[in-house]
Amino acid sequence: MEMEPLYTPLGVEERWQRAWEEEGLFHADPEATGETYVIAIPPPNVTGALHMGHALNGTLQDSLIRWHRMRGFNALWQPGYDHAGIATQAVVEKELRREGTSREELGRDAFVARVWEWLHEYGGVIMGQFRRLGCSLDYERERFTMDEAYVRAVMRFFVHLYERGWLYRDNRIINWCTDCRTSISDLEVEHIDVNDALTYARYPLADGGGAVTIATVRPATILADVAVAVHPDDERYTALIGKDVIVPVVGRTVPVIADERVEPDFGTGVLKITPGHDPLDFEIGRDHGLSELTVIGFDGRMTGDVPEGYAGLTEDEAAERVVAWLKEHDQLEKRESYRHSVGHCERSGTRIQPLVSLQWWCSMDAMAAPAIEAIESGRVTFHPPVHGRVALDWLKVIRPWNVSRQLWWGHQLPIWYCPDGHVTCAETTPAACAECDSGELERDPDVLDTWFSSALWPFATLGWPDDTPELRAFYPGDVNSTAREIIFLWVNRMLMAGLELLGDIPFHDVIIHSTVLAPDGQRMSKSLGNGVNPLDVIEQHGADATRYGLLKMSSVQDVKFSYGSVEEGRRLANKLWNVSRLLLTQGEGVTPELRPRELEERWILARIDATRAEVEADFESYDFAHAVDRLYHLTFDDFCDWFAEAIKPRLYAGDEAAKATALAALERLLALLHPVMPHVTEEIWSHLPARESRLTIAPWPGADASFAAEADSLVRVQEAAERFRRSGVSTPLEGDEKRIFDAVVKPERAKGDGAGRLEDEVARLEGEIARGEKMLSNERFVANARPDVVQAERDKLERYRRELDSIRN
RNA sequence: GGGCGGUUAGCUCAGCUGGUAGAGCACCUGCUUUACACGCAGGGGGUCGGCGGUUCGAGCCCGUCACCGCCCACCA
Repeated sequence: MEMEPLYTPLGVEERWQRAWEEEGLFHADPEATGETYVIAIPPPNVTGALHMGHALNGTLQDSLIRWHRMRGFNALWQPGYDHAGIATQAVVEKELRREGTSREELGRDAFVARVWEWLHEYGGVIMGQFRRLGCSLDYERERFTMDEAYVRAVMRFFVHLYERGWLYRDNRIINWCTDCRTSISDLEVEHIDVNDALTYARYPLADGGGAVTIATVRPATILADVAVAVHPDDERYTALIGKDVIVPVVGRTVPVIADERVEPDFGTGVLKITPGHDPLDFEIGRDHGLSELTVIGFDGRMTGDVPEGYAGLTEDEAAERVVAWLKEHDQLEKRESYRHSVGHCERSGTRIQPLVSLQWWCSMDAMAAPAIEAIESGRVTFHPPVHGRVALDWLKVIRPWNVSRQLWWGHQLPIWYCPDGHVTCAETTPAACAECDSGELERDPDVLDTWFSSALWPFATLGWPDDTPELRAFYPGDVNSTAREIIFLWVNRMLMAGLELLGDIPFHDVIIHSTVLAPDGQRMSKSLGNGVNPLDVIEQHGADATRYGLLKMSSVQDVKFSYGSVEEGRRLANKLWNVSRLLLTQGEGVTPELRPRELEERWILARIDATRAEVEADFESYDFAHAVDRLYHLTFDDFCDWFAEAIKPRLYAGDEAAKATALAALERLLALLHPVMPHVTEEIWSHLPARESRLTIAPWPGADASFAAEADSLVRVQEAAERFRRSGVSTPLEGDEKRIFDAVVKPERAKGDGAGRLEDEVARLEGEIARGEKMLSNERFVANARPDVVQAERDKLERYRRELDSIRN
């Protein structure tokens, strides 16, 4: 046998990854028999590389897929990529900048061609990294959200929504990122605490009767003020309502209005109203019919109708100038430091510039209703459930979705305008305006939010809107496993899109996996340099160990990345490897076959079956950490330390039945471990005699209750061994029990010094007895505790007394 | 500002419907002639974040406080 004592995953793993794929074992055939089991992978960013979150989620999904495949399901794990509009465009633009040019210089068509070029060269590496992790994705079915067929699906979705009347164009305030040069949705805005200055400025009353003081953190926007507002019940200011004030710097006369959204307790209780540059002001402005002045442009610089010297300044420069003006005119009451939460673009980190802009919006209420029903009825279940409640809360107060982005990379809106301003929405380029028949059509330059196309992922990958065998066979799917931060962005929208377009939920279970933090407990980040690259971990410890470790540390909450867990997985792989060496070497030429004759054989088969049932329950409830923990202890404690030790004498004596049974038991153990550690188990499997087929497609061990009664049959021997090792006291054993005891317990391995051991044991038992007696002499305990609990105490006390007697005699 | 989660051995974490606190690592002790020293056996180590309550009995239930983290949010 060419198996080395130290298992080295490197090489072995890559070999099996290639073999499985070449043999087509991951390919799901829509015509195949068997119940389907479908997971669509959260499509990674096409420019991205494997990070720890991908690795955890990949492992978790692969374990489920492999488990179901072994159980005979027609299992499809759908791979593919997301075009990730902003991120991808940013990467290529950065490259252009390095070359001293820009996308504007290139022009739209050339730029898009350039992005494709870039992707062909550098993009799409992550599926190869998922292969390295051992993921059994159906790689032949790789899809990309920019595939021609997928684009058709996106166009169909848009036209569908347009025809429903849910898509509309409106000039509203949006989150503008001056760095990405596009609007972004509320969900892509991250609120971060920043230190600002709160500026108190006096606005003189137009009638000369004094002034009101407002507080603002953005003095530059004073130039766009169109009103000043107070709370209608704020008695300090009721007399002012309806009067006019004069806006500093620009000298504009604006009214004092009353609105309940003004917070009397903040600042002075007077709010300046700038509908063009603040979301709340925008709402108030619309309700009061105020004009929406703009003084900050899409580049973040002062623009439009501003006083001499302001045009072209940054907002901060303009703010300084405004404050200087206030000071000079004695209208600056004070400035104080102020810490508050401000929206930032989560991608670029730039402070969001709220701007009024003409954008496409999608009204979501009608689509949200069925999704709400699906979650409330339990047809869709979140794991852990808390995320379902959060998802529900969001759906119930859903707001219109700004779907247009001012980018070039993505799905261009299927919207055309004619010179008369008519709008035509069509899946393909129309010949003429739908309303006036004009042939001079101009397409809307904007592209769709990336998440607009992601919403279709579970069925556009299967060929929708065409009626394909894949769509018929594999929709609806079963599970979606996702990071917490994209529940709203992605999961909820898939639910809504699936229900709207196909009338059914895309999956019935949503797993929200842990966030993997750096070992120091902070988020992994490039700037902190505390990231752990899963590929490095795989190179060092193997994919199986990495998978085991990730599942072991997975939890319902955030987890710190733990090398210890990976190490544990590595030791498990090595242990399995070595016990297999023993059995394969001893069992050379023997066909694996269950011929259990002895106690320990019936016992290990019972233990394997019991663990099978527990692991199944763990997988069913997506409790991966407990599943791998059970497998670890089954392998180390039960299989290696007890079973293998117990049968050794019989193996060495050439007992054929023992060898055949041990190999058959090993087969079952390998099968149970395979979903978690596919490589080492497949490798060992291939060494089994006359092995033609792959473990990957071998059947999952069926329930086998034939030895269930034996599950506890070794307990007496184990207790005797523990007692002997601890105290040196032998328990009288006979027959099988004595044989196993002698095989497993080596007297020379017992603890040293006999007298000391006995004294310790006596003290321990006396302590236990004292505790038991005290408890049982408590009348209230005996009267109130559950009878079985009281009885258990009595039994234990009895046992301790017997053991103490046997030592003393 | 609202909501959610966490705080258990030196480290990373389990602890089910309340019934004598567990695992892995690390540490200590003892064990190599034929699976594995990446091993086997044993051991030390915890007032379960603080305080109060319910209960015969609380890591677990209730209240409160303190940190840590996450999500949501239009107090300028």
